[in-house]
Amino acid sequence: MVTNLKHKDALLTLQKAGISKTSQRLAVLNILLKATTPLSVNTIRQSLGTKANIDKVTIYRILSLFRQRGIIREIASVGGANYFEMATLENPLHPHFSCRNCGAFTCLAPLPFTQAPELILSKNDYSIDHIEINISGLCACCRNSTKTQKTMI
Amino acid sequence: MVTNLKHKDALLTLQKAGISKTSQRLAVLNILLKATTPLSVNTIRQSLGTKANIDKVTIYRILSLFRQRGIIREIASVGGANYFEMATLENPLHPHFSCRNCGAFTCLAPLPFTQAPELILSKNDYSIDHIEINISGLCACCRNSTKTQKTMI
DNA sequence: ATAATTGTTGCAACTCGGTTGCATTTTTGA
DNA sequence: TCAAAAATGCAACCGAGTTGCAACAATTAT
Ligand SMILES: [Mn+2]
Ligand SMILES: [Mn+2]
Ligand SMILES: [Zn+2]
Ligand SMILES: [Zn+2]
Repeated sequence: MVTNLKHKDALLTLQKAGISKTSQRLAVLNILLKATTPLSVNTIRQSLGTKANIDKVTIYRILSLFRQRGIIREIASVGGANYFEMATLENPLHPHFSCRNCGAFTCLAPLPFTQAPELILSKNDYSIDHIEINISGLCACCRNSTKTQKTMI
Repeated sequence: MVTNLKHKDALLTLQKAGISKTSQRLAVLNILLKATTPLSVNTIRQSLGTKANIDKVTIYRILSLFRQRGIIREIASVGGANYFEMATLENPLHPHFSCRNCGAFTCLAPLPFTQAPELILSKNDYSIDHIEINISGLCACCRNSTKTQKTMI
């Protein structure tokens, strides 16, 4: 869903977030920028290929940093692996569809909640067996103890 | 959110699903029946305690069977562990809140989509940093190949 | 009643996603 | 250019979940 993005966007993203630019971070960011679906770490590693042989620990650390700075979103899956996608203004928060059979993740159009029922019913090319709505953040009892980490919806 | 449930409900649930009753399945089911939040496998194991020492593999197999038969729902989390809750008529599909700090899962009230924005804004005892809406099922290409497994929303 | 079959459990070993500690390399900034 | 700080790579580790197989329990056939 992220379109019309050029190579220079990766550098801009990093320096706007106040993150030092390294070849590894730029490589990972470029893959996320041109992706049209959320990516797992394994997919990112495969996309990097042998040309840029980045250690998996480095990838996890980069993704963790990007998520903390609000550059990317992290999406959970019942399969255990997490998925990542850009969290830009052009790519606002939206539902996802994951196939029970092949595990493929696809992005659904962002929509106001009031339009949700119609969208779900109109998606007759999917067979829906589970709708998951998870809201995460800080609960009341934890809110007072931790005063760090800004909200990044 | 499951209330007014007695010991006999576990047996009824099993025989209604056409599943043979064993002491292990009844023990796991009773824990899920009296739970007020989604439970992880570890929490279930701790609840079972030493009185009914069930192997973790057995618990996973029981939960997998229950999910296939539509007895329980499975909820993904970014932490890696999955959570389980009853999927009864009295406990319809609903959003969940998971705390970024302590990881606690709580059930939110089931609601039509049109009421979602108000609910989220009214929940000022939580600090929301992520709303996740995941729809899972079969994609178009997989729908034709696999004709098994009924829908269990 | 007994034997054969089927289904369920337990144990061990394993896979896979992700993390931690530490030494080495790279980036930054004076 | 050079030192301090940050980032990477490697190895070893951890936790969630799975697989294979033997032991056990419950059904069914003889
Ligand atoms: Mn998406
Ligand atoms: Mn719930
Ligand atoms: Zn598919
Ligand atoms: Zn909390």
